Amino acid sequence: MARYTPSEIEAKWQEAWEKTEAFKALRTADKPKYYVLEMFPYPSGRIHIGHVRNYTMGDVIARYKKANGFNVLHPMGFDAFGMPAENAAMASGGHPKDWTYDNIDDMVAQMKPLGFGLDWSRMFATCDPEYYGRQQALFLDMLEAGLVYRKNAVVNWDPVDMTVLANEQVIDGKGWRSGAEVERRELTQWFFKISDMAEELLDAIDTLDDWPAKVKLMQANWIGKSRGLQFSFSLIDGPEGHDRVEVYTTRPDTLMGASFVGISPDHPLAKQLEKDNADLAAFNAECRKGGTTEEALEKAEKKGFDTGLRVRHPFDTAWELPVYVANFILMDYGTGAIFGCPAHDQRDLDFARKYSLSVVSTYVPEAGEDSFTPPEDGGEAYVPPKTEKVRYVKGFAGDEVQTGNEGVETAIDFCEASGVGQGVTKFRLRDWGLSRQRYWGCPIPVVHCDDCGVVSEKKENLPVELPYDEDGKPIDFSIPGNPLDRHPSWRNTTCPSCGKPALRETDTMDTFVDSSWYFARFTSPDAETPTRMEDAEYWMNVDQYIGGIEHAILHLLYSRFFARAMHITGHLPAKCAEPFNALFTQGMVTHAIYQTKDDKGRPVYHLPEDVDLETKTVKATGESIEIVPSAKMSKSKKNVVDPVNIIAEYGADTARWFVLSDSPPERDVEWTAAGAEAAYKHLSRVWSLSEKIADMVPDTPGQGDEDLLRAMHKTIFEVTQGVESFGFNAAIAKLYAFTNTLAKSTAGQAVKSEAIKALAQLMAPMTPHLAEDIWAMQGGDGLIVNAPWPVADEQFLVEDTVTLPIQVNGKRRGEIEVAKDLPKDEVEKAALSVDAVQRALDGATPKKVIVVPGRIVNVVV
RNA sequence: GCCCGCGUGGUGGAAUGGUAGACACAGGGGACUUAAAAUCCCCAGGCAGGAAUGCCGUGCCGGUUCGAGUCCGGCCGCGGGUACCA
Repeated sequence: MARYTPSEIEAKWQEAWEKTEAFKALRTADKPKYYVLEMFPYPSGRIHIGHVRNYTMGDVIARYKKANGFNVLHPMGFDAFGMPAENAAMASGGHPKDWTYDNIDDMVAQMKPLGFGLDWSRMFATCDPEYYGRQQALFLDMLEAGLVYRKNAVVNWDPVDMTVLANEQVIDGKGWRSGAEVERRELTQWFFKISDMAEELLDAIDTLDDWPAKVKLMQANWIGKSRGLQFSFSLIDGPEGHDRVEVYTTRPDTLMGASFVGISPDHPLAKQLEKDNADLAAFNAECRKGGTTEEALEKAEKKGFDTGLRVRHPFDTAWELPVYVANFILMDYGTGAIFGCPAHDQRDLDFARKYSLSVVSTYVPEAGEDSFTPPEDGGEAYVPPKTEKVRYVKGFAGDEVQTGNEGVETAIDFCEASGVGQGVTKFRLRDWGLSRQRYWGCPIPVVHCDDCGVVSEKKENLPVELPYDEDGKPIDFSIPGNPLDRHPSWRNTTCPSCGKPALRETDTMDTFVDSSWYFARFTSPDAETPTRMEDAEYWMNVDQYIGGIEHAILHLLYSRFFARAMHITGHLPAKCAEPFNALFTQGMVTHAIYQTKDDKGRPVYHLPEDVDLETKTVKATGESIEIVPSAKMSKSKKNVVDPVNIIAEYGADTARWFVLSDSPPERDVEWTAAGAEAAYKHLSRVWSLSEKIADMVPDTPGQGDEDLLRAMHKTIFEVTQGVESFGFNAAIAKLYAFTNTLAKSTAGQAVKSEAIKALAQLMAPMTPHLAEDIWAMQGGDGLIVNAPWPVADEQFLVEDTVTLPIQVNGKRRGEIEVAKDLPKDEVEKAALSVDAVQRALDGATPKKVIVVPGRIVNVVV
């Protein structure tokens, strides 16, 4: 008997697909199009089992849509700029470019054997000059359209290495290499005006019907529209040029509970005051230490400095409040100044208690709750949801009892009417800083000229290419900082406007720029311009986008912005404003960690192949291991599973089948070697089953043809539904069940052959090589990859009888089988006559009998 | 800190507000075999019981409902994001 040998059949069918160009994306008038895209990978050098899962899901959709008569675009590329390439060059010499392209070659070589239905002819990497040159053209068009500008912004500055650090390079406020305390420093940087589109990006979220609700919610919260009051406190004896402090508040209804004014250490007033106040200067300098992340700022201990200045309350000129500089107030949000109301904000309360400031409640729970302790008396800050009704004890506008939202609105109206301030709508979303002081990124194509200022490079001079060498010598990456800064032959150029000597911009672009339009470039990867309209018109939008939840906010929001910007600059049609029609976010692949402890109690990690799971010991030393289940795969914890080994041992179809089975795609999946083994066994079984059926004498009669057909059509229906709804794991469970049914069936040869062909077709998107082999064995027409998707025959789906569970007071006590359309009162009678139900009733008379047709009967006593 | 998720047997997980544990893995029992591997069949949430069956059970506490894994409120734990990781 022959055996299932993936190594042979997988190579064979991949060759057949390649020969027939089965996955080449073609524009033809006779078919609708379908664009399926997985978030492209960073070329780390090794594919990861998580990639296999991501691309397999996309491939299932792509092959399924092809079978349903679509022209499918399913491309692949690489998000190839970024820090790891420079880090590698720093750590072990070499050049980021060589490192990156070598990694891409390696990853393609690892991906090809998986048999993904990709149009490889469209592949590109974002570090290809053909790609980033067009990105530079796009940048210049955006600059011209007023979507780009320069302003100062803070970066993490390492004072020892004299370089800018990424947030992940700041560990506990210190530089990762130098260990020096990081400072926040201001630089002039390039920005995209994404905040101009805040309202539009927020409103359009409602049109994204096929996006996960959680992603839409996260984006809406990130954009953060708020309604508040902007007004000023007049400053008593302020320094020259400062007679008031402008504040923004989303809680003007708490104005009568104000106890202090806080300003950011970067506020103009704070900067003015520190000139004559060494203590304040020291305090501000201390505040400017540490990283720039929101997390670091929020978690830092809340500290303040009393400036000694005082302001007048806008409603009562006799009421004075102290002005503090506080480290938790951001210059970037609002006006960089706030008033603190300790009674209704825990952070302000902590601050007030620390500096002995007054605490005054402006509202209390509507109905006096016994358990309520006002913050004045040592309780927590009272912060109910804004939708909840509260009783204003120090209100000044609107009803005494109203919701927080009503309180805010009436307070704004009152303040506007009395000339105290204006109602203002603000967004949390900040403009997108794209400048990076690094080498391995897309150069920003502008020139700095002493006479002409900042001048765009001419489009015919694009791409502004990254220099590979420096005066004939390899660029030295061992020195911290941006090599472009110290590269005279590259940096010195002539002004495109006046022709005089000038300097190139040495900042490169954030890699999020690269990934914000690659999906559009895939529609015409060889175009001279960023996109070609007729291709974009045909292939856009992406019908199904698949990627990790970690990109829920930034990548997706930036792409939405770019799609709009590309329309404004004439690179995309208007219909592409929202470029991703449907989004699916898949979970991570996790794996157990095997660890021991060293003599100091620190964990030591071991590779899965180095441990014996039977005895739970390290093979080499015999030490017993501790097993930490389900941890995110990470190289440092040595729990990364390399799919290459799995493919070598079991074949691509097994790897594909396993990553789809068991776990719902949106959830994290635990990789276990036993699971892969089981998947392989099952595929072998299906293959053998096909061989047995192929060996049957044609037209051999049997019993149960109708039952098998019934099961087959039901499976076609359920699997189709599963694939449509990303229920791959559920679809696979149905395929298991149908395989069991088919294996046990005594039906005739003709029906069995029909059934195994249907099974192969249903499995084809998941295990395409095995499916082709079975199809060929059963004499199927052509390649299965070109066969139309099977359709379930309705007449086999209807059932005549139905099993109804019977509950008594919500507890299941028995069941009855009845005709599907039996009237309710008959069902009720049948249900009550069941022995177990009578026993459970124990003589009691039912008060009510609830009959849910086709579902359940509940007898209420 | 803030925003968003997730939590079901020994394990992965299934379940339009309607029989909790489908389908698998690991495990136990059996068949085949000189034997093993492979394959096939059966059992299997926990507790009690020979069984029939009963009670308990979807992280914890409470609520809505005839009925809650599912909806609502409050906790606990884990994960993602937090604007220079990609």
